[in-house]
Amino acid sequence: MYDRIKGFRDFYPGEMAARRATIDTLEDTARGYGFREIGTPALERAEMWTDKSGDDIVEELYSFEDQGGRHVTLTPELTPTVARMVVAKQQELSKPIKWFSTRPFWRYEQVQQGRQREFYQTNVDIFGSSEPEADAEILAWAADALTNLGLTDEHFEFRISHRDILGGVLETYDADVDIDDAIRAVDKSDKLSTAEYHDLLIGAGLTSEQAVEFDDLVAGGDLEAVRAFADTDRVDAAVDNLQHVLEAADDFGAREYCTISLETARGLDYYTGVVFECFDSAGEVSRSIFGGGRYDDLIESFGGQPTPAVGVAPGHATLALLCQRAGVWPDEEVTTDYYVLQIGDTRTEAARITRELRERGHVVETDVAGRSFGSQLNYADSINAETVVIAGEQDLANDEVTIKDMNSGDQMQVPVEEFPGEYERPTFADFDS
RNA sequence: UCCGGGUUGGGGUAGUGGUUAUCCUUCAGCCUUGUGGAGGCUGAGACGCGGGUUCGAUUCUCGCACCCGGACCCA
Repeated sequence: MYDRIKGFRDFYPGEMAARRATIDTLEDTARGYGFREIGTPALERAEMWTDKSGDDIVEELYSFEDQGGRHVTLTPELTPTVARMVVAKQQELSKPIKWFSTRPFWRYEQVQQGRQREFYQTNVDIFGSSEPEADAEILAWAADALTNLGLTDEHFEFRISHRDILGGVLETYDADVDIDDAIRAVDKSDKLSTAEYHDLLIGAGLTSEQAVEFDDLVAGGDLEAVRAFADTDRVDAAVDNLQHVLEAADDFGAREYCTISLETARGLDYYTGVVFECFDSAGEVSRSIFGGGRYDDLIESFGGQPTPAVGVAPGHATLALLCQRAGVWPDEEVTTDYYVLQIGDTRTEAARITRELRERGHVVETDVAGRSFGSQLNYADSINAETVVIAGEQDLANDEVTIKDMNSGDQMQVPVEEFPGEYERPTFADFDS
């Protein structure tokens, strides 16, 4: 026996059926918005991460030197890859660029609830529009995807903010404030006591009075109060932008899921404007389910022309947790439309029926193991067959087959030429007259 | 990297410093080449790995691995 690699998961057919249904919902929703599916490599040059984040990040990458001496890594996220793709064909791609993809990513980090070393995300991005409608469309897709999964506003909320609001307010203080440190403190404030939070703010350069004042202002979430307090063009523009995004989201049907939450900072890296995180309303999934936002500078930093961008990337592990706790996770079972049961030398006729049912697009199994009647029925039960078609020697001797409804156990004999005959999806009920 | 709790057939469990490790379930076959979700019979299948203590370790002990939760981190 070989062990599974820590942090990597197997998905058996039942679990995979539920995942597949979930992925299909996310992707079908994206297709409805005109997002186009892209495919991307599992390996990229490690420099795509080390150049920006420093060599320390190698500790969290699955990186190695390939046979050609290239320093490569299994991709820990999609964004640099799509940025590379956009830059490579910048001139020929019509704007706005709207792409999605579902794929695994890999990070060498500590495994815990909702976090594996191999994890799956559906990335949805728009490049080439700085308009609030683009931000709002991302929010609308996310809201539609979650509601199409069966979730409601009782289950999730989007906490939305704008990067320039925190930064803009902080820069109005005269003190030598380390804005990155202060934003980091805000991002953590949920998990800290008030005193610890204030200590971090003071550590970032605020005075004790300023820390209290800043905390009150941010926690209040009153955009006009923030605007008045800062009274700078930068904060003015950020507040305007956030309000415009929310107005567009209202028209797009996503506003009801959004809560203004200035504590949402979403890390520090490439976000530049609106940022948001999806949270479990019941608070049972403590970490954020997923997040997204605007990253207008990234494409330029990859050597392209300045190109605004906004996107979101739900991770499937935390999404599954949310769905399970909300009671909307699909059944982890395989389903089967028909099992064609053979007894004796009935393969020819059984195969004919099987093929005709499959041509109609159904899921159909028949015996490939030479098993007994009882064993076949037992198997049909185990694969959740809806209907069993018994092609037995005795039935065929009378030019009949037996149709059995596995739910009720009812069965009856029907002429073999009528099965499947003209029926698109014949079941016991069609003959039970 | 750190903290806490775990690890006995595929799943769930009982138990013990000593001869054949308990029960339920599962799986396979048979009773049954004509009936699954009911029964009977037969079979398969486990003490996570390594070291130490001991005449003897699944049991005690140490280390490691893995699992679950959490901290840090979260591109």
